[in-house]
Amino acid sequence: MLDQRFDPAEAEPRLYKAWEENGCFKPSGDTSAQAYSIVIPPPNVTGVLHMGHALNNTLQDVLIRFERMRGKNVLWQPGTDHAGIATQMVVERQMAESGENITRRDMGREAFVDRVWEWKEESGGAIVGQLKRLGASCDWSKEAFTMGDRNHPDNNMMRAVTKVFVELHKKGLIYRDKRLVNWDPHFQTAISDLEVDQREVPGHYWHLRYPLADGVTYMHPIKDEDGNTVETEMRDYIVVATSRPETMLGDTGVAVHPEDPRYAGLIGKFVELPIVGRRIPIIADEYADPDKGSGAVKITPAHDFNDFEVGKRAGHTPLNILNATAHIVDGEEADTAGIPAEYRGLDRFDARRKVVSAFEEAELLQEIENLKIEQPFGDRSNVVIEPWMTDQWYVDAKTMAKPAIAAVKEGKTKFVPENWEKTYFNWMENIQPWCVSRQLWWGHRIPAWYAPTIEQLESDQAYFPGKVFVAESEEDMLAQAREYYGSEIEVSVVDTGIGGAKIWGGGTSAGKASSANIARDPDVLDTWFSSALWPFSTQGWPDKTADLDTFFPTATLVTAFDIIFFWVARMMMMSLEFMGEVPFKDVYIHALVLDEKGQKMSKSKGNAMDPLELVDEYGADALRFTMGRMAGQGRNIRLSKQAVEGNRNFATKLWNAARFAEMNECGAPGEIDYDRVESPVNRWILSELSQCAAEVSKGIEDYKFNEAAGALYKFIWNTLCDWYLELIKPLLAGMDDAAKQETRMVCGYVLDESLKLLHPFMPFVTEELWERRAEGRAEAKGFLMHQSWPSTEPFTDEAAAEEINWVIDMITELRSLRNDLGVPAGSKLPLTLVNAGAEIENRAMSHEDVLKRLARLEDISMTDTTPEGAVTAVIGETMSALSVADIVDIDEARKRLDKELAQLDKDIKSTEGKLSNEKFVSRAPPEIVEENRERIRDWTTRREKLKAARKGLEGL
RNA sequence: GGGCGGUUAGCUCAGUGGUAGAGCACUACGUUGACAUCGUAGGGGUCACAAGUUCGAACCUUGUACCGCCCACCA
Repeated sequence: MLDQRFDPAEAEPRLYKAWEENGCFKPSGDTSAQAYSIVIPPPNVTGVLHMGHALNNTLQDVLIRFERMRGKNVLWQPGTDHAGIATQMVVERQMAESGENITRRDMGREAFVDRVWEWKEESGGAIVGQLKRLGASCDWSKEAFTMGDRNHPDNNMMRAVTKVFVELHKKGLIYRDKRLVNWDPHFQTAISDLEVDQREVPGHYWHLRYPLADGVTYMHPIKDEDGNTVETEMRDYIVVATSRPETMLGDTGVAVHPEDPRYAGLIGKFVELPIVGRRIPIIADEYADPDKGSGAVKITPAHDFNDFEVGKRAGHTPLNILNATAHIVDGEEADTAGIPAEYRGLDRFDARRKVVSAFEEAELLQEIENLKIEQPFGDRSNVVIEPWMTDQWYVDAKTMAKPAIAAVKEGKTKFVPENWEKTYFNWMENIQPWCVSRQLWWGHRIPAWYAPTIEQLESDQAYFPGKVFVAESEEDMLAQAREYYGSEIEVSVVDTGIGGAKIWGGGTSAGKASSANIARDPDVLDTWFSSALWPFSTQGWPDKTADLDTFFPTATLVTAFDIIFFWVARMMMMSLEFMGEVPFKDVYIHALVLDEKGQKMSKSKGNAMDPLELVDEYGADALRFTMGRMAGQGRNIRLSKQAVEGNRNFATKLWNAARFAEMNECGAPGEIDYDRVESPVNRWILSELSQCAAEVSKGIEDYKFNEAAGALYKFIWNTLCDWYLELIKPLLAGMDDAAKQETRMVCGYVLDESLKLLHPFMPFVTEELWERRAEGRAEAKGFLMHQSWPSTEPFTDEAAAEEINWVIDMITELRSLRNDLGVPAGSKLPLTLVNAGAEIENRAMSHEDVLKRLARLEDISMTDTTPEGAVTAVIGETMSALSVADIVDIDEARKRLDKELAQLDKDIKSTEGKLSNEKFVSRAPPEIVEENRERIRDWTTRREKLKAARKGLEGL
C-alpha cells in the first residue's frame, strides 16, 4: 500500500544510492547504438551549489536521462575545475584564519601546493555531493579534475595541457611578449581582459596645468556656451585632465590632435613636467580628441593601454612608476623617471593625494570635476586593476579564432537560441591576444625554461629572457639544452621557487662559462587554458582511447551566456586545433536565475536562494520541475519559493493518482494492444497520451524544456487526474467485467507511460512509483531510468475524442450552470433533454453514470416538448430543462441568458461583417472562411434555443 | 559609443498571421472514500505607444518611450 504521500527526504538518497550501486549512470556500452555525450561545465572545486548550477545541471540531466531512455549510448562526463585564483585564495584564507601565522611565501611553493592538494582532497569538491542530491546521473566513475591526479604525475590531464602548450608554441601560436597587462595588485598576477569588470564609481577629473618649457606661450581661445570664441587668453601652460593624477610621474609627452588649431603652434615644443622636472614633448597624434576636455592629453605609455600605443608611435620609452603591489617604484626605475624621494614607495592612492596637493600648492590645479568614472576592478580581488608592463605568455587567439568562427558559420556547431551566435561572432572577430600566464602557484606550471644564451654565458652577462626552452618534460628540455650548448657546458636546473612576473625583469646572474643554470618559468597557466581542453582531455587525450573515439565530439554543451567567452570560444579553438573537429554540435545557452524581483542573486545582496534548502523542503523533483517549466529560450528565470511549492504539489498529485490506481487494482500491464481497447474513454486517454509523448519528445529535442514540462503538467493534472480518473470511476465500480478489466489495464498502462515521460524531469518520485506500483519490477525489468522511451507514434480516435469531449463539455456547463443559478452543492437535479436527437440521446444514456456523478444529477430523461413550469437552459446545442424547485435564483438565470444572448449577438454581428467583406471572402484561405461560416451557423442555432429558454423564464 | 533582449491578467510568464492563455494570488461554494500539498465555479487584459504591411496584427516592418543585460580605451 502506498503511503499517504511521497517523502523525498527518505526516498531520494535511497534511490540515488540504488542507481549508483547498480551502475545505472554508466554508458550502456552498446556500440551499435548512437553515442550521446555531454561534458559538465566543471564547477570550481571550491564551489558551492547555487541556483545557476541547479538549473544548468537539471537541464543536462533531463537531456541525458531522455537520451538514455531513447536507447543511446549515453555519457554524462562529470568533474571539477582547479580554479587557480579561487582555490589559492581559499587555502590562503584558511591558513590566515587558522592562526598558524604562516603565509604561502613562508611555506615555499612546494609545501603550499601540497597544502592545496590536501585541501582539495579533504574538503574540495563538496559540490559533487550536492549535484548528486539534485539527481544528476553523471558517470561518477569517470570523474575528472582539470589538474589531474597528483598521485599519478603521468596522468593525461597534465600531459594534455603540456602538449597543447608545447605544440602551440612550436606553431608560433603561443609566444612571450612584453606589453601592458591587466595587473591585479592584490593577487600580484596578470589577469585576462575577461577577468576585469568595468564598474562605475564616483571619481574626479583633475585638470592639471603643465607649464610650457623655454618660455613658450600661446593664445588659448575661451568659448561661450554655444561654442563661439568670445575671447582669447595668453597661456604659458597647457591643460590636461586625468582621473589618475599619480600617473603623471610616468608621463612621456602631451598629445594634441594634428589638426587642432588651438595647439598647432605648440607641436614640437616641450612642457616642464611638474614634480619630476622632466622635459617632455608636445606631440601630434590623432588619438587626442579636440572635443574632449581641453583637447590635450597626457601620455603615460607604461600605465595606460591607449597611451602605450601613442607612445609607441612617438617613439617614447615607457617609464614604469609602479611595482607589483601598486606602490611607487624605488631604486633604479625611480631614478630613471626622476621621482623625488618623498614619492618613492608610496601606495598609489597616497601618491595620488600627494601629487594633487603638489599641483595645488604650485597653483597648477585648474579644476576638479566630480563625476562617475568607469574603473577596472579584478573580478575576484575587487581591487582596482593597473595596466602594467610585464613579460607574459600569450595565445594568438586571433589566428585560432578563424576556424572557430568558420565552424559556426558553416553550422558545424549551432547555438540555441540562435541569436547568441552574434555575441560569439562579435567577440571572436575582435578577439585580443589571450594572456595565459598567471603569477600563481596553484595551477599547471608553464613548461618553459630560461637559460643564458651562449653569448651571454661567454660574456658573463645577466640574462633575460635569454634562451627559452619549451618542452613537454624536463628530460626533453635537457636534451634540447645539451644540443644547444654542446658537450662543453654543464647544465643544471635550479628552481628559484619565487613567483611574480618581475623576477625575470631584474636580471639573474649567469652561471660560469662552463656551466649554465636553467630555471623553469615559475608561472602557471590560466585555469581556462586547461578547461578549454575539457571535451577531449576528459576522454583520455592525448592518448588514443576508446572513450575518445566514442564520446568526442560531444552532442551538446549546456551553459549560461556569461561563459561563452571564457569557455565556449576557447573550447572551440582548442578542439579545432588539436582534434580537427568542433567539440560539440549544439550549444544550448540557458537563462540566468534571478530572484523574484529580477535581481541577480548574490550573497552580498542577501537575496540568494539555496537550492539545497529548497531540495530539503520540497524535494529535488519539485526544484527540477520548476527549473524545467521555466527554462524557455532566452528569458531570465525568476525563481520563487511558491513556484517550487506548486510543483511539489504536482508530485503529490501524481502520487495520489498512483494511489487511486492501486486501490482500483490498476496494475502494471506492460505493453498493451491498442487495437483491442474498446471503450471510448480508454481510447481517448490513449490518444491524449500519444499526443503528450510527442510533445514531450519534441520539446526536449528542441531544447524547449518549458514546453515539454508544460505538456506533462497539463496531461497529468488536467487530463489524467481531472478527467480520466473521474470518468472511469463508474466503470471501475460497475458490473461490466470486460470493461472493468480493460479500464484497469489502460489506466495502469497510461500511468506507467506517464512515469516514463516525466522521469527526465522528476526522476525520484517516478522511479519510486515505478517500483512501488509493481513490487520487484525493478529487479525483473530494471529501473525506470533504463526503460524504453514511450512511442511517439500518433494514436488518434476522433470519434472517441468527440464523444468524450462532449461529455466533458456537458459536465462543465452543467456545473457552471448550477453555480450561477445558486443550486446548493449537495442537491441533485433531474435533467430533461428536449429534442436532443438520437446521437445526443445515445451519448447521454451511455455516459449516464458519469454525467450523474460529476454533474450531480438525480436522473436524465428525454422529451419532445418543452416542459411547463421548468427552467430551460442551453447546453452545447441541447436545450435542457431543470426543475424550478431546485433553482434558487431565477433572476440570475434570466441575467445569465441575457448576458449570453448579448454576447452571441455581438459575435454574430462581427463575424457577419467579416463575411460580408468581399476582400475577406476572396483573399482569406477558404478553410478560414468556411470556419467563420460554420461559426455563424452554430451561434445562430444556439441563439434560437437560448431565446426560447429565455421566453420560458418570463412568467416565473 | 556598439550590440542583444524585454514591455501580454494584481504577480511570474507562455503564446511568431485567423474568436487572448497558464500557474500563483483573489472571490464564492465544497458534496462523490486518489488527493485540502485538494475539488468545482468565478472575476480580472484597448497584448507599452504610434504609423505602416495585410482581408485580418499580441505576432511582420519602421519609429518612439521606458526597463534590463553584454561588449568598448573616452583624458
